[in-house]
Amino acid sequence: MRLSELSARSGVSTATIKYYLREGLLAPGRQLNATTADYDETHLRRLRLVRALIQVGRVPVASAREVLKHVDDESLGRTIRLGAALWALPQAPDPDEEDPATAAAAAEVERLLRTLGWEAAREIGALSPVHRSLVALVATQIRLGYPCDAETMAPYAELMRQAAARDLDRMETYESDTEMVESAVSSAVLFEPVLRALHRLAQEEESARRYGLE
Amino acid sequence: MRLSELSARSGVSTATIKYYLREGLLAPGRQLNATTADYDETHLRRLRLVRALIQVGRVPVASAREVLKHVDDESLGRTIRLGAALWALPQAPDPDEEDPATAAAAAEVERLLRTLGWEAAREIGALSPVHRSLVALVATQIRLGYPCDAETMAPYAELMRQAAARDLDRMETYESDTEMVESAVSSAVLFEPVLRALHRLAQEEESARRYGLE
DNA sequence: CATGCTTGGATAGTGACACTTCCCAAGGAG
DNA sequence: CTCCTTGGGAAGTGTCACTATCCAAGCATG
Repeated sequence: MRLSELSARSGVSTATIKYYLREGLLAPGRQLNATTADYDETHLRRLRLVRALIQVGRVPVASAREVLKHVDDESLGRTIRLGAALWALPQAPDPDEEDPATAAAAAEVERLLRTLGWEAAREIGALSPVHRSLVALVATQIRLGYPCDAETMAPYAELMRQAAARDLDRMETYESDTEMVESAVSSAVLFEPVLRALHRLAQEEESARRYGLE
Repeated sequence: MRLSELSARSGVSTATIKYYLREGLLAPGRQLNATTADYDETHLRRLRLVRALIQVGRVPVASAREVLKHVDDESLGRTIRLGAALWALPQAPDPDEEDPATAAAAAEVERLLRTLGWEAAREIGALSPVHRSLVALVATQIRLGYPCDAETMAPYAELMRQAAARDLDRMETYESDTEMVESAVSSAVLFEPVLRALHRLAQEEESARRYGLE
């Protein structure tokens, strides 16, 4: 497949594909001669994943490169590889240590994890970018005066644990580690928005049921 | 409170506050004379909401203005006002009608809603930006080759419905419509990331339980 | 009264980012 | 031989959220 055909089949302009090649988001094609390169289905698939990361997930090019590097790193074990790829995804900004709300938020998150019995998450703690961004988000809620304590969050966390269990079940259906890690990344950037859309749709449905349509 | 004090208490530079005033995201203070204006706690609170919208929610300034316009529109009824504010929040891009994956996605979403018995959501249908963006997201998943059919989504949708019911319960604790709409907006831009962080944390927890920590 | 501060208002500039345009030299096709 | 396509790289574009600078008008202090 030539560059132009890759462009036609993906709907991405040749200039943009060349940009992705330059940025290392896409492996170069097999060079046939000085002016021709051959691309295959794996390039098309990767290109679509890159588009999903950048356009749907709004992942900056530099972060996307990091994520894909881990996805392609076959020297890592399954768990590490998965964690590395997901942790490279951009999170909410890190908490402001100065802010007193941050301390309160950290305490609340700790209390939440204890209540839930999430020992592994407590153990990983602030090492995890996810944990840090959760603290930062709770701190923002507190600063704005919205209640965001362990009691409020616990039922939501329990729902998310059920979702996560289902996520991992789905993930286990993949044969190769590469496929699995790729699906986990796409799940994080593509399925999370689906989940959010379902959430908002559910709000509309529930609101319409309670208060009527008009 | 002077501009400088508003800046000090919010941690937002005076230049940025002036920018927000110019962009109409923040109501002008009470003008004491040609060179002095007085701001109060409501300005501080609104400023923090604006920051949350823009920095955490990554809402473009123009959209934030739309959202806040609806939040402040006391002439609207509660339900309309809420819907208007939430629909003004940026969604995933609209579906590409040309794409055959879009048709498949629309059918799948329709099937999902029928399965779940979400009659109101079906009735509103493509009028809702949320519905349209869900179709676009499912289309992207399909195009990438990940299964995203009604059967896959249904259990997640059910979880989200439970979350939505809880959301509305929380919302009903607010007295005034303005407070309620404001909390709904902040819930959409701030609590959704919390939910997402909980989701990823739950994935880490569940993954650690299944496959160990290292 | 002089000095130095803050304020509101306006304009232009900045930096990040995701492209996109332009140009070139090397092939290959007719 | 000529025209078109290809890959590759440098430079430009558009957007966006600020940010820097300037200005004239107060107000506060010595």
